Amino acid sequence: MKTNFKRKLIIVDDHLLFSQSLELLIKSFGEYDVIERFENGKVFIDYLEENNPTDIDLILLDVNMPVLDGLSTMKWLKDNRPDLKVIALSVNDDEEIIIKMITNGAKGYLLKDTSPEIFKDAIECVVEKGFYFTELVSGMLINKVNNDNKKISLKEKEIVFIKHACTEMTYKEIASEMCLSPKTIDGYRESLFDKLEIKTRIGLVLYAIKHKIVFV
Amino acid sequence: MKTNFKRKLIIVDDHLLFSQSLELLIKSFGEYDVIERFENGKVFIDYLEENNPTDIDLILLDVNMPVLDGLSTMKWLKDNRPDLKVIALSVNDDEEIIIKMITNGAKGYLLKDTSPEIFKDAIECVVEKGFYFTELVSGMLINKVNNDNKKISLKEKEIVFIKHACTEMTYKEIASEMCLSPKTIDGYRESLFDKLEIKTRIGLVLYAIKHKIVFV
DNA sequence: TTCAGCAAGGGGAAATATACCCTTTTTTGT
DNA sequence: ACAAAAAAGGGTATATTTCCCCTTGCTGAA
Repeated sequence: MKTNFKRKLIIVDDHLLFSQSLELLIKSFGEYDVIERFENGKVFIDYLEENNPTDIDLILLDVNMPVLDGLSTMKWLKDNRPDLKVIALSVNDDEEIIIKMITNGAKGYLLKDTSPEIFKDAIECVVEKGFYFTELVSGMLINKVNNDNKKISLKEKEIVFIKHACTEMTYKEIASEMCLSPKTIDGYRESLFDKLEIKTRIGLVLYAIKHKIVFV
Repeated sequence: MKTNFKRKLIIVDDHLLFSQSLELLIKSFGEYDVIERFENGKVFIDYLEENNPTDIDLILLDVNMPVLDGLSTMKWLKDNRPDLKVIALSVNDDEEIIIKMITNGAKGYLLKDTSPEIFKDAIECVVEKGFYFTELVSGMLINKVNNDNKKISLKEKEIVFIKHACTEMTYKEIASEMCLSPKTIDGYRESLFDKLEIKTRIGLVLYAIKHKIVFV
């Protein structure tokens, strides 16, 4: 007669092999039930909107998913269901994305190479105390607040220009493509070189790829 | 009294959460036992060399791992234990790596978003019939043999030059870095532009990143 | 053995493209 | 109405791209 007191979990992950396996692992802990699984943020949000469930104890949210990814899902949750507790799961330790998930309300961020023991701790901790941050994550948070003053923000036109700069077009061609004078383009270029502390178009391309402005 | 006839599997994957969960899933199929789990190719090979096991029915090998990755492990197996059957598991469908895993002896290649049902089929199929290829993989094999004639091969010097070209150095600087005349560098550049069908240094950078000659 | 052929390394020169600096006009927000 | 951006222009110095030619050394076939 103890089954009614199990915590209710939801898994959102496109790797079916993983999510279905993880369900078994979580159930083996004995204290949790996986009540639903979804393969991307879209179908998960659809479910939330249709059913408006109020008895969910924890969401395990994958970061890299097709259709609607973890970050977009997290942003939606922040606006629409801030009551739901989320632990983000991911294979990558990219600082940018970790910070964004946390600032959008994730209560924890675990890498998929975490041991099951720590995983169990994290689930318990978030359900009971409300959050769980590994050293990796807290380190990044500290690093972030220290460097936050020198943040770089790019305007929409600049982004468009950068994308074109990552092709074999000349600046002249880019100018006509964007319906601007080559001199304006030159202005964009110069201000970006300045902002991003680079000296050549090659540097711009490398920056764009590193910061996922363009994809290769 | 049926436990002795279960097939013996080994999982090699650095994502502990995944491998431990997957073990539960596989056991739930009823016909298989996961006799060992390893978190990278190195410790797996160490185990093989020490124990020389002969009763392994199947290896589930992750492609992206630290220390020694799936491809290197596969190459070792091809040379040292070609009797072992391997299904490669990965999140990415990069043609290059799939082809290499297959040509190095993997009997199957599954993406981690495969459904557990197909996964079960694949395991059975490889254990019984010796191989299992999804449409994705066979499509790539066909595509490969068709395009194999127009393969591009780069010389060592060219690779070095490309790596330098993916920095903010000028060609002159690259020349002095490589202890060659700027004119020789210019020759490399021109022949590469020709071979790779590109027209600018930007194109070279994009090519290099796409083909993993440099990393960002 | 000799010689054609080819690849690697280097050269001249001209046409474009990039990068930098500084000024002027146009638009915009308040 | 006015200051701040955004857009555009002038001028100049390098860097890059393109084309065509030269040497040297090696290799394979006659």
